[in-house]
Amino acid sequence: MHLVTEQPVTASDKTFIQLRQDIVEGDIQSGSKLSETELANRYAVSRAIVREAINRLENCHLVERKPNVGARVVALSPERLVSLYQVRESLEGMAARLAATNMSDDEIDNLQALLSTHLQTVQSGETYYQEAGDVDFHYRIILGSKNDHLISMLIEGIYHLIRMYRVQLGMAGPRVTTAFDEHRSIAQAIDNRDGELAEMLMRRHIFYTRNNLEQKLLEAVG
Amino acid sequence: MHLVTEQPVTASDKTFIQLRQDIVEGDIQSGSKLSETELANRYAVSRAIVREAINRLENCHLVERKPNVGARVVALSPERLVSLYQVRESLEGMAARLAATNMSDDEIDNLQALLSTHLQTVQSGETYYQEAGDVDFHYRIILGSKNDHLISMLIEGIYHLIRMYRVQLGMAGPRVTTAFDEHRSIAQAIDNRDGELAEMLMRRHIFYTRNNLEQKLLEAVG
DNA sequence: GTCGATAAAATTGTCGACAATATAGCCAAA
DNA sequence: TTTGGCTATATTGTCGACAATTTTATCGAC
Repeated sequence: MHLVTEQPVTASDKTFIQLRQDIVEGDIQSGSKLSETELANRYAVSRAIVREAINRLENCHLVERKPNVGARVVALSPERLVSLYQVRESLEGMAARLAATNMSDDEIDNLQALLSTHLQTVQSGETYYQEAGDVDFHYRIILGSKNDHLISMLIEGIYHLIRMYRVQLGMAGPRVTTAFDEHRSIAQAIDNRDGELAEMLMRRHIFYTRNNLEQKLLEAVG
Repeated sequence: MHLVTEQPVTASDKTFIQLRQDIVEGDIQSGSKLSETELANRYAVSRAIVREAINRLENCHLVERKPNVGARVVALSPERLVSLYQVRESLEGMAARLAATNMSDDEIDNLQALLSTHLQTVQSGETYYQEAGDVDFHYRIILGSKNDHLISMLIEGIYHLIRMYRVQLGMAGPRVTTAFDEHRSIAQAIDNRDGELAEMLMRRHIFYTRNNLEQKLLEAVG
């Protein structure tokens, strides 16, 4: 049981995924310019491939493009973080509410099982949970909403930008344990088919996360 | 005072906008296949331009593309309408709430003025209001939220798909007058800086609209 | 007549070259 | 020294041709 793997079939797919990873993980610095020729050399593909990849990244809000000028990796800023997390709070809150209705019993069992393994990981002090585990939890609830547009907007739309903030600001410290408890409450509300509560808990959870990230960002930037 | 005009600078922009319009207005039938070569001839541009336009349309959820197979215009269905409007209700509800806080006094005055002209148009029995007028009203509130991500997701993301349902199903009948009253209530709540009420009224307004469209869609399809 | 394999046609994916635009550097005039 | 415009350079936008893949058509076996 793991993250959904998007299967790259075309060269453009592979480049898109690679480039996205390099941006999210900070190998390509936030705010830097994306030269089509340079990237074409770097990934050993034609410029057309790179162009298409960049276009797709624009929809994920990971790069910004100006006609006849070029594309830049987005800059992380407190203002953008807030506006992003406002949207996230609304959409994932909705996802949690819908998931409480639309997830199958099996899916909920699997969600609970996932949390059990997370508990062990947290207790063992591993770092796994910080990124992949959290993403996986949210991922499943989003998919559990069974709302295609919602799923698309979150996963293809803003999820990797959210990851970018998390990865580049780091998610360590006491927040990890707290977040795990919040996850468990949310899962329990879904298990009880209590959509309203699930939404409220999810919104609150995301709000806390935002405050945590915002603080780190302010420390980092000044 | 009218809709924000996106300024097309490149040939790709123009083709994108033209193709989008042809899809939204039904000149290219919903569900039909988009042949790159055919469209290249039709719009007198190269295939590369058409490809880029189609890629952009995919992000608006107006076409679906399969690797090595091609792109099709999305099919309108009651299920998709519901999932789309669920998202819309959440996002535009949020927009209304934020707009109540973030719109300037001048912007609110302009919004009220817009409604006055709409009133005249409705009373005179013109059809103007059905499409452009309504879009313009929502448009301004979305922009009034001042949340860049929200604005982008709504306007570049799903707005033209919403328009597609409205245009192709038609928005006539008694709903027009009712909707106008709902618009006025929303504007008043924003004027009073009452974000919670604005959100609630907006959500309800969109919910009504959805029911109206769903009914028409069921009549049309069977 | 149906089914499966094979070959032909059509469509999408990819590439390198050229055109158009923006950027950087240079020179001259104030 | 600074400013303005011009030239040279670099980067993006666009195109047509070729490669890879899918779809359609053809044919033979059962």
